[in-house]
Amino acid sequence: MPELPEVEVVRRGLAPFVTGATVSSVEILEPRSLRRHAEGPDDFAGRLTGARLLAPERRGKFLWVPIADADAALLVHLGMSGQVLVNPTADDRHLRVRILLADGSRVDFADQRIFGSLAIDRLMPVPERPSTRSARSGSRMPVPERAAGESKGIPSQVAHIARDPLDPAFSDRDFVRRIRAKRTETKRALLDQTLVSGIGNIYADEALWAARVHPRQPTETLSAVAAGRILAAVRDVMTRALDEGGTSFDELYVNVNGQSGYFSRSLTAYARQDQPCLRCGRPMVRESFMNRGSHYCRNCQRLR
DNA sequence: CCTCAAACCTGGAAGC
DNA sequence: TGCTTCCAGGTTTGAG
Repeated sequence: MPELPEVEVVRRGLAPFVTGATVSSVEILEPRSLRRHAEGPDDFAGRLTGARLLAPERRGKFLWVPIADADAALLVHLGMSGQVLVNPTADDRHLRVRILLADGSRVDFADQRIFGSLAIDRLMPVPERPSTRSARSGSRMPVPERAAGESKGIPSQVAHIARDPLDPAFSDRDFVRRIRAKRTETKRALLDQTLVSGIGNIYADEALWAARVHPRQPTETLSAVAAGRILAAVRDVMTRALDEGGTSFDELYVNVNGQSGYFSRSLTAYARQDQPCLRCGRPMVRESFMNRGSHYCRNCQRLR
């Protein structure tokens, strides 16, 4: 289940192969893998063929490769089971789209469940702040997104996605203010990609365990300190996962070389139901929540 | 505007 | 053994 660390591993792996490369041809084996490209497979292939690619960028779980001399990018979302594989030695069983580069390299998009998708998307200027409330107190200094001229903008399909906690321009103060203004449960809020992006079911459970917050704790009862502690826990677990190449349990998530990350060994909450809590030793529980599993310690993470 | 749940998918596991 | 049902979950969409 690729979340921010896994997508970042893919971005870093892909960068040396695609930056400056030219697309020589595109093969589409499964049109449903282009669901995000409304104009259809032929338009996708036509617009990508001959394109010169720039350095890949990421926000949350979205990855994109800007196209030179165009206000457009190749957008990639891995969904549940998407993989980007560079020069694989054998064809993946679930190969959906193949992109051939002029230097002979192959970039394959494989995806068992077809929740992921590719698209060619229009790049828009990065808004100063994605929230529609921005017009209010108008005297805030603009926050530079990156070094000047480095980013060509953000794909239209990513414009509504909040910055992620590893983005230097992420505002901790805004996050704390916005999560406390919500009327929902804390885990739901962490999974809301318009509040903070990049968090999925695994890292939500990990961060809540580390911050000792119950997944169903109402957001309006969180103190500013508690909200800050959750955000720090998110950053900490994502950073450590990135250092270990991401989390994977099976072959569904791998880097561009087809290898799995090692962070699954370091998980403290996710999939640990009936095993002792690593803090207090009591058995962890798994509850069904939002059509997902929620793993936590009833002793360390109490509703308050 | 906000919140929430259904729908989209496959294949491995579990149940019968 | 073979068939059916369940389960995993990120995002979009639309209902209320």
